[in-house]
Amino acid sequence: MRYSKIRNMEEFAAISGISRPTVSKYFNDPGSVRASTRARIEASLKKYDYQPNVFAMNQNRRTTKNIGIVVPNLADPFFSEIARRVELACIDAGYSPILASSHGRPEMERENLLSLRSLKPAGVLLAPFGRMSDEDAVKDISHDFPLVLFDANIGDVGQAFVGTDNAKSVDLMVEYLCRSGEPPCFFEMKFPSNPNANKRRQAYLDSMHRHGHEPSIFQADGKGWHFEEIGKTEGGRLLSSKAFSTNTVLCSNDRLAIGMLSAAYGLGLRVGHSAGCDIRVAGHDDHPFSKFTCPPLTTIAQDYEAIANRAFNDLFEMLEQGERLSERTETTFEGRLVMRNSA
Amino acid sequence: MRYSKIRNMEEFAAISGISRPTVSKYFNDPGSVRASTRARIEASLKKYDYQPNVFAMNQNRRTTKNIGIVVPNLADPFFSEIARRVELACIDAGYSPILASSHGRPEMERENLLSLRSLKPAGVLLAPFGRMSDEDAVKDISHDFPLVLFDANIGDVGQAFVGTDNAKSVDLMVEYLCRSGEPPCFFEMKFPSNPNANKRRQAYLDSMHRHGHEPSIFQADGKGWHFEEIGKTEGGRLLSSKAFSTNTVLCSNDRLAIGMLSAAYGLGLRVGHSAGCDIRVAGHDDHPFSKFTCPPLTTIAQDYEAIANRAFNDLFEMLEQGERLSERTETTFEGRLVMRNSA
DNA sequence: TCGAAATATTTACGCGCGCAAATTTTTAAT
DNA sequence: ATTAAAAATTTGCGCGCGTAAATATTTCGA
Repeated sequence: MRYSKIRNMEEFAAISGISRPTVSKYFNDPGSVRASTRARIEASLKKYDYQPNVFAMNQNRRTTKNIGIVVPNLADPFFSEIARRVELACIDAGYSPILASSHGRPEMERENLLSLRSLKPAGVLLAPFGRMSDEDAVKDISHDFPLVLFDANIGDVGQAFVGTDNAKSVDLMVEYLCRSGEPPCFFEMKFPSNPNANKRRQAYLDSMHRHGHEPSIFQADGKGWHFEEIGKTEGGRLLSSKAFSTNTVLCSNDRLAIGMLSAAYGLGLRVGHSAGCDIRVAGHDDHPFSKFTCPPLTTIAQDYEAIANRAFNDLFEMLEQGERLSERTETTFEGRLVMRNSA
Repeated sequence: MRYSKIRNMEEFAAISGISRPTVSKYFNDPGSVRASTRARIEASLKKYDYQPNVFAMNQNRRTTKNIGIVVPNLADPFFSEIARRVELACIDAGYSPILASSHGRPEMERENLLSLRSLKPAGVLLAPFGRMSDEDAVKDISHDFPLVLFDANIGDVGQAFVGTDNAKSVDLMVEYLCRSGEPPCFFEMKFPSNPNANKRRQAYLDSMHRHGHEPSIFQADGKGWHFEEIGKTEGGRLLSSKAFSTNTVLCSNDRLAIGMLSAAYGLGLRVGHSAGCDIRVAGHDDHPFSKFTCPPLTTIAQDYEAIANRAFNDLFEMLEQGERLSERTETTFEGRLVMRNSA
């Protein structure tokens, strides 16, 4: 009975010997009907595979079960990984995630938010570009729907933010590097596409001062999301001209570090902390590929799982209560030092 | 006038001095109304930022402007890259792409297809798991909506298939490797998660015979999508036990190759084609990361752009004509040999 | 200038379901 | 067995728009 002739809830209710409003209740919340009726509905559901019309459901409904998830760039494995976990959290809670990538273009973030609006989402989970984001667009969304930011924060927009404590994580890394060798230089992009970069720079400065070392920052030209390319080109330039003031480089993120490792390899430099090595390279994020670089990359692991779950839960609370959080919350998780062979 | 009080098309039509059906026509196809009316509508659209209710639109409509895009795993940069291009092709043509990743789980592909159905898509673009896919689910979709497969083919399901010509691309690589050094061994997974793997193995066998060499295949245990991990572990085992019969390894895909490069590095083996190197490693796909491996990976580049555009166009034709293609088409593009330093 | 063709309007119905109020039935507690 | 509470049913309206047919209006060529 795969191709059932059931055309609508009316018919399905009739053939199941149950009233339509009750069936409607069932689909809105299976737990809201008596166990015996639920059983009858589900039995009949197996015989005739009917499913309600989503558009008809959502049209006249106060709130849908849709949750918008917007990330700046799915081509970046960091976001692909965290988006995956957020998505699964939504599904587990019975919501329909709608994933949208802005493909690295802030104006597309705006478009994504606009078209999300027309889907009347129950709530929105947004990893914004940061100051590249169209703040008005984000505020508009936040005005109409519960909004939780993750990864990157924007002032006081949205009802909650969830991310990583850059200050602590960078300090963790700086402390380790200083303890185990020469103090690190800091390598980043001149015009970073992510606000965490600025926090990490500041954290580096603070941490270096705290440890009594002179900080030394190197900024690569180049814009966009080709971090590895930039890390390779600009990092390679710095390496070959021996511009770094110490033999240790802390990169603002793993993707830059991956590029730099590639450049170092090309220059015949030996990367690592063992005897005979020319340079140490460290990153931040524990990018999915960092285990497989040559040498494997020492980095700070972000707690993907915790961030994703917490972001969803913050949103979920609002959905359950039917109201915004009483005050904006900011949650940051601590990074974890992952020691591999690159530093 | 950001927060307009326009509640529906009725109000918008009234305030614009135009009848509702005409406004409706405009939203369905702006070109279907007289230029002067179009101008009036668009002028009024700027004053009161009204947009029609998507659910009400789609509910009573024969076909929506939604296009479902389903890929097996967005965490794999190959799919993230090709999905991105498909998505953009849809947007450019005025459709609303709805991207869903099956996160490496075939049963989730089935769920994705099921929930897609409820969105009444105009058509579906599917990169299937292959024989891991629930063929019935795919056929069901294809029964109700125009369906184009890409990357991986399934028998005669759907109205079109678009992918890469594995036979040619592998032959290209084998020919190059034989010409420039020892003939390649073939390294792959015992239970590949993608049907292209089988075609590549066969292509390797054919090609080796054609060139008069004895083929030699090595299959790694391990399932799932952690290709780099498997490549590193199993590839490393083979390398350290000197199991490969020649000094050249052709990997079934770049992700395996990346793992193997990592293993080789760990073992202190020098990878490349120059004098003093211990082994050559090549891959397939031109994974976004392959430029940055150590050494950079010699591989076959798939024509992402061509595949994505062709897949969309095949679907688009059906949408325009309002009927299925007269007969199923299979389009394959040739891969391009990308010579870097690993082989 | 006139008439046919193109376009716009009016009118009216229906899509499939949410939702609320009033009523009836079932369940569970006394 | 009685009764109150819980759950199901009946009834009926409305959401915002698609769409079709009939009618009115505009446009444009001859």
